[in-house]
Amino acid sequence: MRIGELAKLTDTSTRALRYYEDEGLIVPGRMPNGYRDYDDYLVDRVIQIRGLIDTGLPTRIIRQILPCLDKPRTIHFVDATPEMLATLERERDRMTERIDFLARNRDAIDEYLDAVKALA
DNA sequence: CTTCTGACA
DNA sequence: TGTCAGTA
Repeated sequence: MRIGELAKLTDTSTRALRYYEDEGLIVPGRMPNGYRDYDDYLVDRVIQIRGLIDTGLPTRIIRQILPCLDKPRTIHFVDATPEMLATLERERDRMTERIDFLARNRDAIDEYLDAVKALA
């Protein structure tokens, strides 16, 4: 599929899609007319990349750990270097911190909402 | 009409 | 990241 369709399917701008390519996160093919050609499996991959970015992960890290996340059950355990495991653990912990941070703000908003509703 | 690359009053 | 230009 062309970039426009993938953009719609993943709710991503074509600008971002080309950016991900520059960062080495995805590798689309090329059609005879020069247009980028994306395989269907890239829909899920782009969605996952967006999730990782929302998490706050820099594209450099995503590029490094994406192959592991692709198929955790296959031969990737073999080439799992200690450095890789270290970054994965570090990023997992950062995610946990972020989740806690988000949870606090959610609770604060929740309390505010309850207070307002109590008056109304 | 859609996409491409490069660039930023 | 948006967006405009000038093409293919």
